[in-house]
Amino acid sequence: MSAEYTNPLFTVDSVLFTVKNEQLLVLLVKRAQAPFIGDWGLPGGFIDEKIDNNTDATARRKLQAKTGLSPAYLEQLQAISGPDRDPRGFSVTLAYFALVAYQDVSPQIASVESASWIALKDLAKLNLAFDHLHIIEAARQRLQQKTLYSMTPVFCLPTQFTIAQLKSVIETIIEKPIQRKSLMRRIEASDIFEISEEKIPSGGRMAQLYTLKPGADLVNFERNLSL
Amino acid sequence: MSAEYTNPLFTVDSVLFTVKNEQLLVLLVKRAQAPFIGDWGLPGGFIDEKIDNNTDATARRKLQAKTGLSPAYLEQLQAISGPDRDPRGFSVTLAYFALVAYQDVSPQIASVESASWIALKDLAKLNLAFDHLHIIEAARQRLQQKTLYSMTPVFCLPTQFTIAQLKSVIETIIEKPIQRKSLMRRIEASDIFEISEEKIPSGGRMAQLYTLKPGADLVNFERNLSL
DNA sequence: AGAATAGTGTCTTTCAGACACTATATG
DNA sequence: CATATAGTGTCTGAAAGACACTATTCT
Repeated sequence: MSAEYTNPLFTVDSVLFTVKNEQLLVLLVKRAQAPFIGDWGLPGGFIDEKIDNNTDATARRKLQAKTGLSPAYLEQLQAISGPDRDPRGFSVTLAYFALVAYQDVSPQIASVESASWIALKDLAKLNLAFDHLHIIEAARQRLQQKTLYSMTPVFCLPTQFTIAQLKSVIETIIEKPIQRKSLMRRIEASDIFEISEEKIPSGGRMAQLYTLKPGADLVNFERNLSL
Repeated sequence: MSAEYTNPLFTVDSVLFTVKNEQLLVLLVKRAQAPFIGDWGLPGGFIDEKIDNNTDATARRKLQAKTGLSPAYLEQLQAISGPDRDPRGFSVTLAYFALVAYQDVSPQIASVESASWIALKDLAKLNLAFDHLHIIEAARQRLQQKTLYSMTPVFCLPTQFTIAQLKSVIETIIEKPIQRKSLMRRIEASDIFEISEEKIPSGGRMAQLYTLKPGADLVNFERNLSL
């Protein structure tokens, strides 16, 4: 039992989503190093043991480098491993799944030419590094599932947002219309939102702005929205 | 960007649960090597790149070594990482969460004196290696949550089982009684079970045995049982 | 006024909880 | 027979879906 095992290559990659114009977008970077030089891939890399206290910190650090900020939402998705997914040898990737408001990141992205928002429906056209397409698909399913029983999608919006905006983001994610009324009921029941002082124009009656209560944790509803 | 990063120590550990006599049990092994020699810990270890095609295979191989069989249910739980959790240095553990029927494993366990089923309520008395207590707690919460919206607990039972047995396992996991009727409705609605030809005595009327339909996938209900 | 969007009232539908009732086994 | 457990019938309650209705803003 004293055999020396070689450690696998270990990397952390993140699937950062946002929603813009009824489109689900994912952040991709153009790879500057081998393997898969020049292909698009997920932002990520190796742990830096001097800086990162754990893999969450690695994910945040790598995302910050590309977007200028730490994502509003971050959770572990899944580890993927195998002898053939990286030409350099057996590798393990810990995939994260993250959300930000498009507005928060947009200027920064525009200035980093190696990073870009790509609509999920356009992914098929691209050649993605490793099994990153597969990871993105897994992340999308997780996001969709979570959207059915939680308010997770708020993290795709700025701190102040209207019901209509939240409704639109939810509908984009689950690809199905929902009832305004159902959303209002959940907002009320969750008790994690505050009515802001402001209202904003909307084309008709002024729309109430909401914010997340400071320090409020997301709640899980015990019923799903129906798909 | 050409810095050489040191890879962290990478291990795979599993939280194998079963239910016996209205008690939730977890499989622990007495550690034969440093660190934490002599303490109880989760079964697990390093990837063997020659044998394991991925980390799932590592988890299964390590569990097989201790129980003689591959668990009926296995899913990734979570990766835990940090510079201080292992005295040997920065480490990452990929934790799995698994289920088996007590009857399937029991004889094998008894013969391996280094492995033992421990009731969850007795864990506090033990000194567990690493942050394994914390991992077990996370696994228990995941199992509890899954039990509210799926039939996952069947994997704690032999292939043939009665409604009463399943009900009892569920109640043990969520620590709350449920209605026989609710369970029956879910069994019917899920459409993943078959009525066996056999019935078994129960103290009163004979109880119908059920089995999982071959190749049936677990379904998620869109409503939770209430806690 | 008319159009557009915000927000509410309320009926229907679905499914879990409660619990009594029937069915079938044993002694 | 009594008792015990299996299994069903059915009412209630909670929350989502549907959708019409009111409210407010702009042109």
